[in-house]
Amino acid sequence: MAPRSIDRESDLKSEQSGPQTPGGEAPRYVRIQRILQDRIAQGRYAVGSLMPTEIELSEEFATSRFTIRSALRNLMQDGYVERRQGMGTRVLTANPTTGYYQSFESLQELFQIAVETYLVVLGSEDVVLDAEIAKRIGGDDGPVRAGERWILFESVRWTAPGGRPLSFIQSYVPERFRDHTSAFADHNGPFFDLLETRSQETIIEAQQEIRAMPMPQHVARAIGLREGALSLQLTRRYLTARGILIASVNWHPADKMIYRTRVRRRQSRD
Amino acid sequence: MAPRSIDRESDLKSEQSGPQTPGGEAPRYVRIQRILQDRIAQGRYAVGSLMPTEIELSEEFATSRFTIRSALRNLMQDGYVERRQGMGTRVLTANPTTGYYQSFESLQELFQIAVETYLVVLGSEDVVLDAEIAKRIGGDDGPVRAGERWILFESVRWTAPGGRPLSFIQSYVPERFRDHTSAFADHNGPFFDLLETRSQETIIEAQQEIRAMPMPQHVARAIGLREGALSLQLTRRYLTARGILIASVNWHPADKMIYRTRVRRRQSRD
DNA sequence: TCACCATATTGGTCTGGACAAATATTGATG
DNA sequence: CATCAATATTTGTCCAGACCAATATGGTGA
Repeated sequence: MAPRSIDRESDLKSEQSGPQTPGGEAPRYVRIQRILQDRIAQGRYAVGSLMPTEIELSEEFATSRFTIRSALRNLMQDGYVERRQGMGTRVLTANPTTGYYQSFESLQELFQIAVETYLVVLGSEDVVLDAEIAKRIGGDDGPVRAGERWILFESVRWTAPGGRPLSFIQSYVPERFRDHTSAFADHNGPFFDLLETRSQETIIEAQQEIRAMPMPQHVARAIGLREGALSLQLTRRYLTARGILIASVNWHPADKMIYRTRVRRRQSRD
Repeated sequence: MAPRSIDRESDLKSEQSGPQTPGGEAPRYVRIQRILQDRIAQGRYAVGSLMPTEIELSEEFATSRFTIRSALRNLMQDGYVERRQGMGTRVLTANPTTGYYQSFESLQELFQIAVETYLVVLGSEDVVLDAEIAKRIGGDDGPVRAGERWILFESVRWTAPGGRPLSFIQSYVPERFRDHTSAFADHNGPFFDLLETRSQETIIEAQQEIRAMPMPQHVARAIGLREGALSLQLTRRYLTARGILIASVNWHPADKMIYRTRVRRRQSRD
């Protein structure tokens, strides 16, 4: 059996008193958890080594195995240690990555696609990709090659029927989804949503690129702006296990669009 | 006390056998957890209502309170229920958010701040915020008011000493951190990092806004472009428990900057 | 030497019980 | 009717003990 850090000194005042005297502060398993955490931080329990066993710890802290297990369970959930039956409790790291995260219920939420808007499909055509468009659709190292045939939809999103134009959208769909595109004309929500449902392929990843650029002529004309007007361009790719489900390029008038992100530190539970 | 869903039917084969017969499959608390999960999904335990108490469940499943608690703890960790001492176990949702997520080790990673670049501080001055700047710094409903005094740093980030300019940066720092700003001039990394370390305040949230806009004259001049050149403007706010740690506004030449995001679907644990 | 098996170790599951602490309910009181 | 105190309810913490399942170890035999 692998060597094990042995430690018998007691950091916890023994508190001769009855079973659950809280000592005025945190419960016992929390205090023990903190002590163990400190020992890991100070290197007393080296990263990669095995910690004392539950029995040893319960003897050291003069407590039950139950209480030690509660402390160790929290350490495990916080990413400090790994526990394996028959093997023991191994120290993984002294600085568990808390990090930051951003999470969403849906991709609509992520991409801040307003639901209360109206989509008008201008038309669609088959296109053969040139090198630039292929790169735009597939990303820098994507699987999309120049010369492939894709279906291009162009549409405009409005605040309301007869309201203000919000954005111009080009959507590129692989040929294998041709049968599913008939529903695009009547659809108001984002196409990726419709396509994910109808194709039965689950989106596992989404990518987005944001650029500032002047609006090309035919884009500007479609939403009633002059050529070269300032725009925020959002390129999005939706990937399934089988490849790209759909890619879109959105132009927003610069003065009407702000893209917002908010991330929080992952809670570290103590 | 609030009404409580009562349920006495047993879904678990009673397995007369000894204490820990695993029955060939998952441990008992896992099977009970799944049953409870199903009941929530089927609406038998309505969202918003209280589940049966631990005692009731332990009677129904003919098991100990310990086992029920293990099952309920998992349900809580998965976001199905909320538990409060003295109140009970309340059903939160039947569809805990699987959703999408994006996570980072550090905020540098999130904001794609290149490490291999060089920062030159042009200067700093005390400023009294006007309404527009206050809103820019604090956000739409932020705690920052016009008339407050902040410290403004202006700097330029370069590819290399004597290389190409990458971006122009304005950093707004609250007056209470004045003592820590002396180190800004010699610092090459992002200021929020330095400030977080020195001020001992932990960043709990970061916000970012992306706009496309023409470059103001003095910004353009600082990085050698003509006034009105297209730029991608990134406004970032770093928040601690005590308020805003630092806010910055970054201007990037439009043709040199693409902001990329990638998110993955969250793995669903079961 | 290598493969295999018995054995010890160690965390995983579970019982049954006890008291503490937080919350809700009820009843008394003004 | 409103307020406060007493009481009941419910989850939180903790104990002592038991057996199970997974892993590591050491010895045995081919």
